[in-house]
Amino acid sequence: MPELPEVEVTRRSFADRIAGARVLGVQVGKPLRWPLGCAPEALIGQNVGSVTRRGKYLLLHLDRGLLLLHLGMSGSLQFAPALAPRGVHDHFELQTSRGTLRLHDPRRFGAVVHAESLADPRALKLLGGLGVEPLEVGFDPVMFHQALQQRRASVKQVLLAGDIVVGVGNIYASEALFMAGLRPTLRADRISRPRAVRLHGAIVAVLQRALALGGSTLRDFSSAEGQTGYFQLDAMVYGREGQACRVCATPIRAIRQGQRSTFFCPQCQRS
DNA sequence: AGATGTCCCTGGAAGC
DNA sequence: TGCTTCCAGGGACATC
Repeated sequence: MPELPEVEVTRRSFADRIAGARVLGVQVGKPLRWPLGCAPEALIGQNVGSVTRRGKYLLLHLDRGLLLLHLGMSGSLQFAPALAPRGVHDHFELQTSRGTLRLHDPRRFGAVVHAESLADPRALKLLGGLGVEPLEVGFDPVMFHQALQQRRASVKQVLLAGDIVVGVGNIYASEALFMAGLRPTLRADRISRPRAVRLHGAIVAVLQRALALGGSTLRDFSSAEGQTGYFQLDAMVYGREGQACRVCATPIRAIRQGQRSTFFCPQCQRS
């Protein structure tokens, strides 16, 4: 499922190619998570500028306003001069002078939302509560520790909440906690500063590594060019219940936290 | 206000 | 074989 690395890989795969394109047509399939928020025809004739990312949202900057794209858990984007005819799971399509951008999303947890600007209430609702970007300088170890001190929920759930740091989804939360040697059930406010610093480093390292490898293909991820990622070859704990820990050979355990599966090594993650 | 539970959706796997 | 049930998960929202 697309987490920050996958979304960033997707962005990089088409941002330069779509920049400067003019919107020629819009096709809409079944409803996605939220309504588009404008008439599809209102987008026609506008030019696409830059494509940026905030957390797991892609921001397509247009002449007037922007499109917020979210891939949900099963979404992927394609961008090519010519695409095959739309399939049953292709729910949004932006036809431009440089090619067609298409959202393929079988489970329809994804979204395409139009906002007039970043100050638009619709944009603020989606982006306003997001935490800092983990791969930017604003993600500071000491501030991270201070933020964790304010929270009594388990560290895994605090990471997933995304209001301290964005982009860490279910896969990379388990992986980062393994790398940091921390038990996922540990209360966030009980994490010492050295451990918080370690977790900070682990989050950055896990995300950067996944990004360098082209994202995860644990489900059905591929970039807008159709390239698949390789992170799955690398997972230390995610999806490995009962298998031997790659470090100490102890069987990996699976638990549920907040309706989500969590994987950890009971030996390597003792604190 | 922070923590927790619910819901949205479909395809694939598991169970009977 | 063919049905039903369960599960995956991001994140807004409701509830405590």
